[in-house]
Amino acid sequence: MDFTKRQIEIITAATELIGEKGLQNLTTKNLAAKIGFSEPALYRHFKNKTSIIQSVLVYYRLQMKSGIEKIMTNNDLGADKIQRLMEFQFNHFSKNPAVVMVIFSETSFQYDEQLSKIVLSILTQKKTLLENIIQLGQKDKSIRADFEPSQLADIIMGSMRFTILRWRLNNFDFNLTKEGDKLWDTIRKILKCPKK
Amino acid sequence: MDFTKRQIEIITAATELIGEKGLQNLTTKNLAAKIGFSEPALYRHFKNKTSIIQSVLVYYRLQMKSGIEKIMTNNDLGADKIQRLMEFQFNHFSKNPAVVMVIFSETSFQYDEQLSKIVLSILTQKKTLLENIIQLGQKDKSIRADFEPSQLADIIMGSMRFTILRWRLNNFDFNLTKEGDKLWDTIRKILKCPKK
DNA sequence: TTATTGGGTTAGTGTTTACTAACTTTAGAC
DNA sequence: GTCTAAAGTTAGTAAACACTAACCCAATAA
Repeated sequence: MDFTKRQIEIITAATELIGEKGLQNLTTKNLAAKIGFSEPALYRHFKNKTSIIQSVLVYYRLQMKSGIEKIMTNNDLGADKIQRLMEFQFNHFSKNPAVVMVIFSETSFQYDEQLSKIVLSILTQKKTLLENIIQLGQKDKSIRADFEPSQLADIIMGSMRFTILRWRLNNFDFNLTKEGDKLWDTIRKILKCPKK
Repeated sequence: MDFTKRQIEIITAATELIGEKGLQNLTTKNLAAKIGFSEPALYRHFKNKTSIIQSVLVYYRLQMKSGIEKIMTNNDLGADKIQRLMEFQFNHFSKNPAVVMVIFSETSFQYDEQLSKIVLSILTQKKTLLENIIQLGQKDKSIRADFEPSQLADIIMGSMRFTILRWRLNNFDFNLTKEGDKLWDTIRKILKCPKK
């Protein structure tokens, strides 16, 4: 799935619009205005609005994937990988608040089967990855082994998402990376082996 | 905030519509069709569409509150209260899948300040309650005391929400209460004191 | 008996939406 | 230098939207 420069411009503008006021702010009119083109110009680059939204999601999935793969390919312990993963995510959202809105628009995409498949794939992709890291950590003894990886993954992803949601509902006005560090501190304690 | 019978009918129908295909499925046309009335009849009971959505949220907050208050007023240990709270929530969503969509439509409400205030109040209400329970549990020694209540609350609420989100994205086709039990099992382990 | 009011109706309005038809300009290949 | 195609333009359209005007009717209270 390759995008042209113009397509990426449009995707970025669309992401910003969603970031500002949610999905219902993404109209062809607003989008055209933001880029500085006329509305019909959009249709030279995308066949319709759905395919723009779809591309926003796919583009995000791509960014995430490449960012995350770097973390996977070094030789850290499992627990350290999780720390890096959390840092990366919180940092990424901190710098791109607009993306947060996109990620939290799952319900808005529900009406379209194509879109909700992509959303599900993003989530599944991340969770599978996290489960793998956890298994790794359980082998290298940096993570206690008496938890199911799938359960831990739910807890880690869930608490991250919740922290980000709180950030958004509070109009982005606390320091997300700081809050992320605090969360990691707690999760680290949870992951550690219980034998004192 | 009292509702008439008709208003509750409309609120219920609106909830179902949102449950089926998200907020953008809630149009005056669909809503009227679902109730069996004409569109203008809606305006005899609500002044506009926003106030319908607002009532959906307020009505849900009311239901939640009364359900949760029962849990607070018995003499369980803190940890047991959390178990009951989780059971109640998962059970409630299990029986009312439509409500799930409403709860996960935060981003869609963002454009309206009134609505996002209500959403925030629902979330804050639940989190504060949970923090209180955790403090209680830390005093009665059923919950380990070396965690910040606020952090634990994030983790518990986040993982619950995430489980529910997964359920929805998978078209409600796994057993939510069972999955909730599994989650509780893990959380119980986390809450227990570490001294072997 | 009559007046009022709550709650329904039909018919319609202005606005916004995604999208198209048809034309023009620009840029590079030959 | 001309041809072609990509990528822009203006002007418009049908459909969907939230909402209103105006009317009707039945129950009830004076």
